[in-house]
Amino acid sequence: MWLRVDPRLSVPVYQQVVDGIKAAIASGLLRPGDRLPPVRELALELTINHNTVAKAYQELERERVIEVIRGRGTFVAARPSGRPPDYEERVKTLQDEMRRIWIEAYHLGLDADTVQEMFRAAAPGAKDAKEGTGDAVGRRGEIADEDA
Amino acid sequence: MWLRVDPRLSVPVYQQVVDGIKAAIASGLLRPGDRLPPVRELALELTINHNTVAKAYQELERERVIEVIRGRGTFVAARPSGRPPDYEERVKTLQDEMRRIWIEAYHLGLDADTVQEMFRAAAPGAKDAKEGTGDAVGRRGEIADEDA
DNA sequence: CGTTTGTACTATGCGTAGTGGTACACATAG
DNA sequence: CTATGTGTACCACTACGCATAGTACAAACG
Repeated sequence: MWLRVDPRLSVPVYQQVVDGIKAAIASGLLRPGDRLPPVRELALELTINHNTVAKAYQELERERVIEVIRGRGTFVAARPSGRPPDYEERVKTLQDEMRRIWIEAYHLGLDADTVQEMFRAAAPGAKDAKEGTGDAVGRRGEIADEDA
Repeated sequence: MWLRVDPRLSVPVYQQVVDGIKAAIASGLLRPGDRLPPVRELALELTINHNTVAKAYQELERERVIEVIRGRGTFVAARPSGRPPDYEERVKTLQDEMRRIWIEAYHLGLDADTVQEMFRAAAPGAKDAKEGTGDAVGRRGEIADEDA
């Protein structure tokens, strides 16, 4: 299974589901149009409550990451479709988290270049190549899968 | 005041205090040996409970960021003194957060180069110059002028 | 001694996360 | 039409963390 959750972690289980699915999409494991497991089925596999899965799906739908069709199922949405809701806010949050990382790195005594390198290495592409011209984050390789 | 907290935010107040003080140190606003306000005094200024401030101070002491002397006060510790406790764990957490940022950036439709640039801009040094050889994060020379 | 400081403790309120169970609304297939 | 599969909406309940409030204790210092 491409998803695992751990109730002992401090991050909420439903958030782990959200993050996991987003990661699977960003890495190309899930592609636009792919169908996600039904809430009850996924709940069974993860040994959590179906309400928890539902909460995750609702958050993902709110972020336009998936599309939900009542009675049919949930599907991976067709790409970062335009500007998701709260775009500005989320970018700001991203910047805040970046600053927080730098501060944390400082208190760990990490070298600035090391931090930069760590960040590059954390990218979904996960390669040392530079090549970085203009294509979207993740899935550098077979990026030509716009809609499905 | 170099510290503000907002109880409406989802991040806990005591954590905001921790982060704020760490930021103040990383930016050079607070320097090793500087004395922090007494718990009750800071609690008054921030309009929070003294227990909350105490919790923040305890966390900061656990991370070797400050030093506490009963009856005297709390002081900024003398630099990232060697390896703080949970060093390995915290580095791993840092890497997790970096991956999370990349994933979030992907779903916001951000360009990889843009993300890299955002990250560089979020550094405590906050300049566009490169110069970044080998010195620790933040406080390169004199340049620390970030708010907190 | 008394003051200043951090710490410890108890009690209380509050919000969120998670579970468990049930019921409803919609889509599709027979 | 019914039956099934799907997401959704409730409800009740538990557990935990955050924060407050008040009080008391412990260590340092003059």
